[in-house]
Amino acid sequence: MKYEHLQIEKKWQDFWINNKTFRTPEIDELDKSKPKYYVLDMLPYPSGDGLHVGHPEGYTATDIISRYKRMRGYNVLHPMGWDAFGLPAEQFALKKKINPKVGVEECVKRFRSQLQALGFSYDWDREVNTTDEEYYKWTQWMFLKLYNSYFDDNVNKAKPIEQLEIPEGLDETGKAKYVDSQRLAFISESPVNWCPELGTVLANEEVPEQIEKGFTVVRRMMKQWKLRITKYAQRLLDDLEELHWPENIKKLQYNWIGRSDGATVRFEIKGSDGKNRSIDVFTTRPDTLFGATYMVFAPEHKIIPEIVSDGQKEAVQKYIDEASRKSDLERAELSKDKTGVFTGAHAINPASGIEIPIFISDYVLMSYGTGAIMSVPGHDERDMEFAVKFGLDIIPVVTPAEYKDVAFKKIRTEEGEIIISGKGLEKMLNGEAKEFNNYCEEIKKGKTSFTGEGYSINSGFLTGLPTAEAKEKMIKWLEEKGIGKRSTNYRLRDWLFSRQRFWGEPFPLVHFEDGRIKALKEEDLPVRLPVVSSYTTSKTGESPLSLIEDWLYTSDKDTGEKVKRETNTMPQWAGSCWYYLRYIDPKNGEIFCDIEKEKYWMPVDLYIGGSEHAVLHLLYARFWHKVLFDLGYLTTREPFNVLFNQGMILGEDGVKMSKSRGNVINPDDMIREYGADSMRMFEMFMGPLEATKPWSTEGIAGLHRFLSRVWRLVIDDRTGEINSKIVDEEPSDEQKKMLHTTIKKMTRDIEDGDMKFNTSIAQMMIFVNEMYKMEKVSKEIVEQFVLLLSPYAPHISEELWQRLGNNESLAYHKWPEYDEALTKAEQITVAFSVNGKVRSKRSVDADLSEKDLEQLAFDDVSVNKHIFGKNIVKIIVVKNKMVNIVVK
RNA sequence: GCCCGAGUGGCGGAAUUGGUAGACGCGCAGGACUUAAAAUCCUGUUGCCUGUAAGGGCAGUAUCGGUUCGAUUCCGAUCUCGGGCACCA
Repeated sequence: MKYEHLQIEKKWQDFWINNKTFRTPEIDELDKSKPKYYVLDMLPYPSGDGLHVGHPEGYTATDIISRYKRMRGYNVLHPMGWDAFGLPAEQFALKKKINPKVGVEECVKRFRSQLQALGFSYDWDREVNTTDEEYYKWTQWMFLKLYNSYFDDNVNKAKPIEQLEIPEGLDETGKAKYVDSQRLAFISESPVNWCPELGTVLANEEVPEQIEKGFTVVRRMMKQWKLRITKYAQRLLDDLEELHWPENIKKLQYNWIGRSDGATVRFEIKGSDGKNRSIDVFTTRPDTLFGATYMVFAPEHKIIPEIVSDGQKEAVQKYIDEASRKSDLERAELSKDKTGVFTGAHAINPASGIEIPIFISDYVLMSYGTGAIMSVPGHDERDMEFAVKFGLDIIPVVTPAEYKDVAFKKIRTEEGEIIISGKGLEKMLNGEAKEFNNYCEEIKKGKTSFTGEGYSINSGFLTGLPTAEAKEKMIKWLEEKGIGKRSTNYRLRDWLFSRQRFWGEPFPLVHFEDGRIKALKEEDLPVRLPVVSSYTTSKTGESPLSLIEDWLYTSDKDTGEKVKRETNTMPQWAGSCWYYLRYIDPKNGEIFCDIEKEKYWMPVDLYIGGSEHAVLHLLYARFWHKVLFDLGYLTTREPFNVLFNQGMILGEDGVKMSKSRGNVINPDDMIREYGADSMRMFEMFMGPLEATKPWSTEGIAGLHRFLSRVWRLVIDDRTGEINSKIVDEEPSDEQKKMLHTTIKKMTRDIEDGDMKFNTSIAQMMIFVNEMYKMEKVSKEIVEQFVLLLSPYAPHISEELWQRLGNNESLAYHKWPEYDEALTKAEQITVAFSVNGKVRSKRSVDADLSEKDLEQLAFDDVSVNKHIFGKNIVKIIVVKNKMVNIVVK
């Protein structure tokens, strides 16, 4: 009987499902003496196109690890589920005029059967779907937790809102307002990325993707729900340290959070009305304060109307109007050419005391820092560009270290040591400081700006100090004078959490007619989506839910008042923020996850997925996890201990797979033709898991050939019986050595965590090639090999295991152990080289002494040829490796 | 512009982290089996030069330079490609 992959794979897939082979027992049934291992895949979005070849890559890797860990005696949790809310399902539904639920159900069915056809060892009893009411009930519950919590800056953690201390002297509305301003989930009028074609706002993170798809994104002010992730910026940064994640992903998150250290500085403003005002700015270079020659405010800054002079009113208003129409993208695209308008107002530089003009310009962002900056054109490229365009003063206040000796001088006087710089020094040096003077001239003329660190010049009490010290001294000075302080800023913004879509989790909130908002109680959950056969978009920017009046209006449970439901829905990220917790306790009706179970299984020991989630999903999930931890629902601070990113699989032409290119490979075809085992093996054999690599259909055929060779090694093709060369005898030394070498290589490859399964497969191929050369092969050896193969190609392994006379599934059979002594070769090839060039090789006994090796090298004919008539300078002998003779 | 990552045969990739470059697979070439083909099995396969042959020589891991007895591996500079961020003060 030939290797019939279709038949064999179906047989074992049915077996595993019917016997619930991979069911992970409930916590009380578990053997707690065994270690636990939680292997997680990033849950897929079940798209209409079905699985693509990229999915099985990561899933095969986690499946290999899961199967290996089971054989190693671990309690393994390896679940799968569906992230099914979101745009694609919704748009499909709108086009087909159906409820998205219908489409999703079909996609899930297809995905599930495709995954089962690959023989993945998921515990299907724990399957979750983010769009199930019983699931999103808890997503809503978590939103309520966020809504009903605040962040206590003193202890740096979230607390229930009841514990919030409310400032005295507020009336009821004032109190309510204050509480609302502290919630982790809050509503705010803010500029959003509005996409007219999709009829929704997008998170900053989602913008590039939609623009790539050809949609337009513009800025628009809207009332939006946000989550206060910025409060967690520092903890998200700090805890990154302890995670075993790829360095590049850590770096990506690090940059995304974007911590900047510096100071806030208060500037007094001389408004045209003569009133006293002041404004804070943030700077990372307080040491350059003496060089601040003008200020720039973001066009959206609230103070502008107060300070603008009558003469400039019109021009300023015009500029503000124009800026408000531009999207962030347009603002960035037009960045090459700086624009701006003088407000007519001035501020006082607190260090130099000089009066400086205030401008507005859209290169200053309202959403970062205080929305206003001090401009130091000499030492910031953007400020320089602006200063040149508007003819503003430029003062060099930092010199590169190379001019240190001529930029300032310490002079002893009767009063002690003083430092001089600037004009006086120039004269004193009498032309000696030519290069330094050139540098200053270049800056003053606006030809260049120096943004690096160096030494302060022209800076009063800072002059002569290196940048780091100057920063410190300035901060101290500001704090003493009470006009500034040390401060930190993050690039991370609060998470825009609402979408004007139908297909998402409804917010558990209602609005009263007077504008009050009320959060529902836990027992009111879930707030179900309306059951409609189809629906349309509103075109106004509101969610389609706003048109479904039966659903929209309801009455308040307590007062019976007529209320309107919140019509926004949550973004797709919401459901995937906590799914890994639901797997642990998927049927629990009391709580999203029992804390005892969480304590046992968390954190995730291995998490594999694509790097496209490096900053979004992985940051959001960490944030939610920390909130739940703070509120006492979890025992772990971080969810994912080890993370690994699989690389992308490109088309056979080496380019990203896409329908338009026609280079998409359908996994179904591959499984039919070559089998799931071949598919799994090939995807692991292509190269290291993290590498981006092109698909090769000839390659998968090669792996099918290998599995056929394995099959024929054990089974006689014609009779279907065990091959006559498999004998029930003690294995030969040669066979033992091959087997133990293979066990060693494969065990190490898995244990080291590098996910380089390609070399393990190569080792299996070497093993099989060797066995083919032998006339007889011990059955014991073959059985051990089948166990080694089983995590990679489980179907053929189970089949061969059974045919070799084993009644039980090998899924929980002990992983083979290796004997180090048996992996050692008796004969080793050593190289003899002269001056580093290999001249000869020779097989010698292993562990031969260095002296003997040296002697053998000198006996060698080729070596002699190359050292003849030369002086021997040095001899290097490396045991079991080589001898190098250095001659002159 | 800034931050990551990577450059090794015709192709995917190995190389115990400073010690025999090219494991394993694909492709290709040759042979065996076959009436023939497929399948299968075996052999060869970095390039150039040289030899009838066994063999021998030279070059070679993006480029240039350095450290070293010895460098794909370490250091410096450059180039190319991929990914991320992008007026964040």
